Amino acid sequence: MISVASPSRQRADAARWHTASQVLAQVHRQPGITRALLAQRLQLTSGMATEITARLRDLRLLAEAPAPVQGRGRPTTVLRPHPEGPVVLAADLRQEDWRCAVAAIDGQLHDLQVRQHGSREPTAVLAAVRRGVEQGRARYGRRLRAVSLAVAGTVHNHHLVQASTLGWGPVDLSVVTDGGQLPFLLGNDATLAGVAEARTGAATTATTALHLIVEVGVGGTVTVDGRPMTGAHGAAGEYGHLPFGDRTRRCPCGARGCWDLDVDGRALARHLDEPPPADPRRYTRQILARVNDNPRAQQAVSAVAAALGAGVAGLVNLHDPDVVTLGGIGAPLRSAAAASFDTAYADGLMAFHRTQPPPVVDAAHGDKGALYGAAIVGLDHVTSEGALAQWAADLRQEQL
Amino acid sequence: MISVASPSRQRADAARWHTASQVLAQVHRQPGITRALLAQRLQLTSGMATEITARLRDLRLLAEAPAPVQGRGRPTTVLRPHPEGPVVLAADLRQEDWRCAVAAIDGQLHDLQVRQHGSREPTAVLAAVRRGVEQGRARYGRRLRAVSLAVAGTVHNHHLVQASTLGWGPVDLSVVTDGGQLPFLLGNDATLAGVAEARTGAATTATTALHLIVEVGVGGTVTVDGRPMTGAHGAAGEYGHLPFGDRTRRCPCGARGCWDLDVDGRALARHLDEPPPADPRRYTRQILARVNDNPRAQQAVSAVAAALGAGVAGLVNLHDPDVVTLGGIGAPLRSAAAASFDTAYADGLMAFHRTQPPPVVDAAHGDKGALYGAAIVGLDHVTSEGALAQWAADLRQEQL
DNA sequence: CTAATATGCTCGTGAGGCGAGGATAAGGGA
DNA sequence: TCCCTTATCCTCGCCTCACGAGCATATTAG
Repeated sequence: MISVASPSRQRADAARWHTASQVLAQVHRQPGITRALLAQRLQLTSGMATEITARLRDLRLLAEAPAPVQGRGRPTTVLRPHPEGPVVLAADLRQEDWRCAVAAIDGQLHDLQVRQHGSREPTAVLAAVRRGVEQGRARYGRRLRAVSLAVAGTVHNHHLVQASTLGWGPVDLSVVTDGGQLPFLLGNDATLAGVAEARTGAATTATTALHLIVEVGVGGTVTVDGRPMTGAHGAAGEYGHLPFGDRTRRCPCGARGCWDLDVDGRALARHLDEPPPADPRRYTRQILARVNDNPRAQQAVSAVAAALGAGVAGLVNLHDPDVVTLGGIGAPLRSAAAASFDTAYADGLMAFHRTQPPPVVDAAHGDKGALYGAAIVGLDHVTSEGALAQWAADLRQEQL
Repeated sequence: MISVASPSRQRADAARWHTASQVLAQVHRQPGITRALLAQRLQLTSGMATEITARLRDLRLLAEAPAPVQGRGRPTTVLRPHPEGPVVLAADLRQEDWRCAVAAIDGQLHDLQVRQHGSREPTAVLAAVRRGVEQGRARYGRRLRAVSLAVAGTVHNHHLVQASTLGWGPVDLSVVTDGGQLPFLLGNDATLAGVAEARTGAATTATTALHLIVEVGVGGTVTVDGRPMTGAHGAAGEYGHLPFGDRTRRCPCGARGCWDLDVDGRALARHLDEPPPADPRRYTRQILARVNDNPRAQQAVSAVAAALGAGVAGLVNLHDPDVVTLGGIGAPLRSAAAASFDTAYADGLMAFHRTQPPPVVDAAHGDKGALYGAAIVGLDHVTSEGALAQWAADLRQEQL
């Protein structure tokens, strides 16, 4: 008999999974959290904690292990992912390589693989990623509940519309999911790196955080309570295409005066009267390496750091974040010309921000930020109320 | 005996008021909604609808009236604010006047008053507003549950830090609440106008909306599902202080190259080689009035409209909104030089946005947007779960 | 006047959270 | 070694509240 999804039934289901979802979110936020601490956090009575953990254990979502003793009193247990529990596959499609990993509900990455592109053709790259997904599916079977992909390009309505560093135009990336059975989540790499910083990185204490990442151009995101502002079609965060720069310069994106053109390797080359570099990132690192014994390089780096600082200040005026995290070559760029950056930053702030300007700190996740972020978003999906209900239903069916 | 707020009790209370809060939010969103439609929307069974409306009637939160018949079937009722229900006082502190009104939970404004400033001194203005609050308190007594104030200045940590159009520095505005008994909500006027557009204005269908208002400078906000991005300290939305302009110009805010300086009356005066106007808004309207028979005015307006369009394009790149709403003199400014605006807008968009650029529409609420927004925010507070519990407790005490 | 339609109301049922009380597992001190 | 203290876990009866079936009610269409 088919059970019709009546209004009331839906509500009851939602209520049933709500606490479970919250518990798993806590386990994700703080891997190795004890059951007692969890009960405090969520204001559960000990009876409820017993009931919920038992339920989640039966559902193969959590496992318990004795916690290391830390004083008097009955020892508690630590909550860990169940060895047969759900996992997500996270992948990050970058210019120079791609990487994938599997994450259980505590957010730890396993089976991390970094692979060079054989060819940069979309079909070849996507076939390789798809093989990675198929490997994950072979190894984890039904435990694999979602594929979450970070991509170094602009995402619009769940499609990649442009990845200039890869030289790609519009591409349907969902082909990596092996027949479309698995939920597929797609995000911009800078956005996802910002999520990772906000949730497990350098901005965990912030409610509103701004993450900016300089690679070829500038990307980033604002997160509020760990959730990114993705805009109407998921394309928000194109900070590099704010017209902070010279309006006479046209950007490859089609617009004019983009900030992008002032803060990456292309800008450095312009200041040094050199032709635009083929690989702006490597070029930037080369210039940064010789800053100390080359005054012209120092000057160029200072100019770029100042452009970065001034833009960051404008964005602080705009978003009023608790903290700004800098990723990619943004961090070394700032370090190499800290005074220029700081001056431009302070000078661009509205007066009332200057007494306590938001700190600008280096990102904590390095070049794995997007991968961590993809895992986080994937796990958010898997631990959502609806997906938990689905997991439970699948488990029941499997056990018949 | 004092009842200790145990974890369990808190959870039960929260659950009890959750549905009530949702119902009131629907009544607010769509005044005059019928009980039957509401039950559909919230997926309530008719039994639950009966129970909830009865409860809210007893709590003096809702009243029911026969609905106009619209076909077969038993007629339903429309849900209206209870004649003895809670209200909020909304006020808007502007450069040239201040206004206040009272709103019941359907969001309709009553007792709207517009008053000129006698003096612009903070103490005088705030005393006048405070008298308005006292009048509201005298008239509505305990029904008055919150005061929500919009102010044409920068708000930081619930304080006004600067209101350059009023010539004010840091001022504690909470003195208007008559002893601090009433909850006091403070917001930037452009932010609140954006909330009003998103909830009841020209952006009701959008999930992500960008509202920009040009008066003296540019303010605005991004709203997601009707909630504004306020930042860590409530100071977000200072769009005018993004460095879209000439870096050699210093802005009164302390920063350089602010967009502000390119899109208001000061910019028009600069283009016309006239001194900065004392009242940039009136000046702008004067210029706009003579656009048709004055080529130089037309040229200046075109330049300013282009600066506006280019900036809007950058912000669309950044935020990826469904729609952009223009308030203040932004709307007539665009109309007066539509071609310039459109060209600059299209030219500043990233290529993939150009196939379906977000529409730029005039704001629906005119110069009452901030007042409506303040009312909305106040009502959101009053219909929050905690405030409803408080209202019920007060009512019980009153009836003893 | 009757059938059709749409909505409101009553009430028995049941799931699940609540909390008190007791059980359990450690450390600390005499 | 024993017992007390501390901290946590578990059991179980209670009770609230949403659910939904069934019926009542109020209107229109024909």
